[in-house]
Amino acid sequence: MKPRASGCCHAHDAELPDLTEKLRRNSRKITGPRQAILAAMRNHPRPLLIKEIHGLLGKRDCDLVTVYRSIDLLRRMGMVRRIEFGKGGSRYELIPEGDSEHHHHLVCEACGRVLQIDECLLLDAERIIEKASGFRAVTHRLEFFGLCPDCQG
Amino acid sequence: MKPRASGCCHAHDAELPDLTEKLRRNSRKITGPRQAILAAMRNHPRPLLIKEIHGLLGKRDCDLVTVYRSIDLLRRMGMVRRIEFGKGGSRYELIPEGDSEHHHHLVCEACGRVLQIDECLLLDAERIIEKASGFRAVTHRLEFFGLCPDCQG
DNA sequence: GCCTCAGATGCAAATGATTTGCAAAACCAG
DNA sequence: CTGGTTTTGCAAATCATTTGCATCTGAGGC
Ligand SMILES: [Mn+2]
Ligand SMILES: [Mn+2]
Ligand SMILES: [Zn+2]
Ligand SMILES: [Zn+2]
Repeated sequence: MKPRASGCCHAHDAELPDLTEKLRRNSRKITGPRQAILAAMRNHPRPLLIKEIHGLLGKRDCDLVTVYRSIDLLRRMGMVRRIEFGKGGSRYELIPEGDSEHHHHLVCEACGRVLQIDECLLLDAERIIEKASGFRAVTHRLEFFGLCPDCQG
Repeated sequence: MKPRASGCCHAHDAELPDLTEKLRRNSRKITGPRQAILAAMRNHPRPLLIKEIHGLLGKRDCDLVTVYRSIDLLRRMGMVRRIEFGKGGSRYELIPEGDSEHHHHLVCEACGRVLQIDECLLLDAERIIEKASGFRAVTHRLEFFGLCPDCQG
């Protein structure tokens, strides 16, 4: 379990979701806003607020509502995942192509810095909970919070 | 790790937070709405939405805004904790008197049923993450989601 | 019991995040 | 190119939560 700067490992383009192909396959259109949003998320690999994504776009690239709609489409197509830090709206991050793993985050409650925690200890827990409760398709949502070195004291 | 119906164990009154005393100690007033809210939460021991709490009160017991303000006071006084299921607003549940443990929940994504999971496997994880990241005062937020027996198939 | 006033409440309105309606604009298959 | 479908922008609606303010009330003190 080694936390690391969120998204510090720049995935190759090949590992990133192929917008064009996926859109075509669903008879959706390849548009400027969608490309710009994906590009912005590639360049800022950490969970971003809709407002932040919009801010990263050349202000006049597209409307805030279009960011909402595009992110939702990307999410339904499995290219983006939604993350909740519990304050100030949902956040979204890219899902690397062919990524079957998930990860968690360690968020500084003072400055908002985010580290990524790759190892998940809860897959066993999910199976155990399924057996004990009779639930199926059990998943989990887990985030860690604390004070980063710069924000202590 | 044995999930169980959320709040199925009715704590004795003695184990529940003592509103009167705690309010007095902070020079806050013992009012009808506050007593009614606490009573409603006692009778429905699971994470409730503000709207649900308000609904449980005799409609004209108090204003929705008062529920917000009262719950926030109770939370700041350590009698109530906030829980996020990620949809439709924050939820709140009573903290039994002298309770130093926390627990997690298993939520049915179809019907909303909630089981409580008493064991937490992440306290060690917090310590390990602190050592590995340099963060301090690390806490976590964890919920499980799935389909309860009645909602499968 | 009555006074007094900090603390509480109701109601209206403000905020902030997200969604929806709709007409105009952009894609792209043919 | 053209036509028809998908997208987008803009305004307005929704939802959850907060804030402002005038009015009300619980509870200590007389
Ligand atoms: Mn991440
Ligand atoms: Mn609970
Ligand atoms: Zn996990
Ligand atoms: Zn825990």
